[in-house]
Amino acid sequence: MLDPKLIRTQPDKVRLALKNREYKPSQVDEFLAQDETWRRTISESDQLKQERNTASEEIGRLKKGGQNSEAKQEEVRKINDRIKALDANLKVLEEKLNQLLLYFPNIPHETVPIGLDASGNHVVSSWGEEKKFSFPLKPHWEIGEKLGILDFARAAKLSGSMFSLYMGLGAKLQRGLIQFMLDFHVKNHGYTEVYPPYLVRPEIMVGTGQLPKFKEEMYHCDADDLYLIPTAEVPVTNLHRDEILSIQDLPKYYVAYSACFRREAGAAGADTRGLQRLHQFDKVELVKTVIPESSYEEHEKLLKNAEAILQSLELRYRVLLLCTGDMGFSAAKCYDLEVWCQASQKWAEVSSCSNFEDFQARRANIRFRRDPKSKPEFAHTLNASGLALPRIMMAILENYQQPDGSVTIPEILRPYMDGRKQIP
RNA sequence: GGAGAGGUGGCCGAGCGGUCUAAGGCGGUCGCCUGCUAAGCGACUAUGUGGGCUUAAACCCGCAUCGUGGGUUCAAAUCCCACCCUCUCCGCCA
Repeated sequence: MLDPKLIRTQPDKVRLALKNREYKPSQVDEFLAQDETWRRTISESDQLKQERNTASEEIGRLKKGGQNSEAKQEEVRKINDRIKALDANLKVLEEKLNQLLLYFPNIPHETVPIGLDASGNHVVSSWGEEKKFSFPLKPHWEIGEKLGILDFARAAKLSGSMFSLYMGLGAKLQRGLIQFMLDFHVKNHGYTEVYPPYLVRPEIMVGTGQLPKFKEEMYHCDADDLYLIPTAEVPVTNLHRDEILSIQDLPKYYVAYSACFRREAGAAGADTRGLQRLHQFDKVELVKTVIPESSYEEHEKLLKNAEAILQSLELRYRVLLLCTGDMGFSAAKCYDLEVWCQASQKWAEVSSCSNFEDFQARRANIRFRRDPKSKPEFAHTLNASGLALPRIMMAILENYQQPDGSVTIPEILRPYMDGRKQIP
C-alpha cells in the first residue's frame, strides 16, 4: 500500500510510476477526488461530534444540579441526525478509498529500468558455463519417467494436469533438496527456520498483496474462508503483523519450506509439459524484515544468498534486473534468478528476489521503534525464493543426465542421498 | 461437535452508564539521591486520523479507538443483539 500522503502531496510522482508500470495514471485523480470529499466530510463530522460531546457534558452537569436538560437533549438529538447522515456517507467513502489504495502497485525504485515487458529486463550477471554433451539430450520429463522417479500420468489421474508425482529416489531427492537448502541458509546465512501454516485468513493475503487484486490465482476453502498459500512469503511476512518491534529485534531473517498452491488461472496452455508450471510445488523461501535505510543493502545480500544455492549445486544461471513493466505488483525492485536447462535450451525462473520497501508493511501493519520514545515506523520487507524446487529438479535432470539414461547427483546433495552418486 | 470461562494500554490487571483525560502494578525513558552497584524518590510513558504551525520534526486544536460490527441513550469499556477469536473440560480424530 502506498502512503496516502504521498499521493496527496506528490501526485505526479505516483502518476509517472503508474505509467511506467503500464497502469492507468487516472487512478491518482480518482483517488484525489474521493480523498478531498472524504477529508471535507470527516472534518465536518468531527466538528459536530465536538459540539455533541460538549453538550453532553453540559447535560451531565445540569442533571447533577437537578436542573432540566430537555432542551439541550433535544438539541443534541438534532446534531446526531446530521452526524448519522455524514457518517453513513463517510463509511462509503472510506471503503472506496481503501479499495482504491489497495489497487495501487508499489513505486519502482530509481534503479529499476523503465520498460514495457520482459524484453526490457537487464541481464546483470551470469554464472557457470554451458556444459558440452556428446550425446542427444532428453527433456527432464522423459528422463524422470524413464527412471521411474517422476510419474505425470498418475499425477493427472489423481489431480489433473499440472500436478507432479515423485516416486522412490525422486521423492528422496526432492526431500534432500529441501533439507539441503534449509540447512544451508540456517548455517551459512544466519536465517531462522520457520514452518508455517498453509491455510491463512483473507487479511493475511491482503497483507502481502495477493488480495484483492489476484484473487483468481488463489485456492480458497469456502467453508472456512481460508486461502491456500501461494508461497511461504505470505504467512512468514505476516508473522509480525500488527506488531511494533524494537529496533534490536531487526533485521529478522527467516527461511521457510512450504508447499505452494497456485491456480495459474491466466497461464492456461503455457509451459504445461513436465515440471515447468504446476498447481502445487515446493519452495524454500527467504524472508527479511529490516529497517528502511538498510533494505537495499539487504536486498543485495538476499540475492547473494539465493545465488549461493545455485552455485553449490553447480548449475549455470543468470540474474535479471526486472524492468518497471515486468515487475510484480508489490515490489519496488526485483531480481529474477534463471537457471539454464540444457535439454530444453531454456532459462527457467527459480527465484524472484524483491524489496517491497514499506508496501507490505503498511498493509500488514508491521512497525518498529527506533528507541522507546520515538514514534513507530513501518519496517521494510523483502523476500527471495531460495529456491523453487521443480525447476531446480528440471535443471538437475537435464544438466546432469548421462548417456546411459542415469543422472549424476550434484556432490553437495549426496549426504542427503545416503552418499549415493547417481540415480539409479 | 457439546458445555463453560474470557477478550481492557508494551505486559499483568481493576473498572460494569456521566468524576475514564482508563485505577493499581510490571516494564521502559529521563532526572534526583548515593564511594560504585542495588535499593529509594520524582516526572514522563498508547495508536490512528483530520486540521493548524513548520523546510521537517517538535508542538497545538479536534475526532476515533477497551475483540469486530450493529443497537439503546443527550452520554457506552460499562446495557442489548450478532459475529470473531482465545482458554478449560467432554466427545471425535492424525
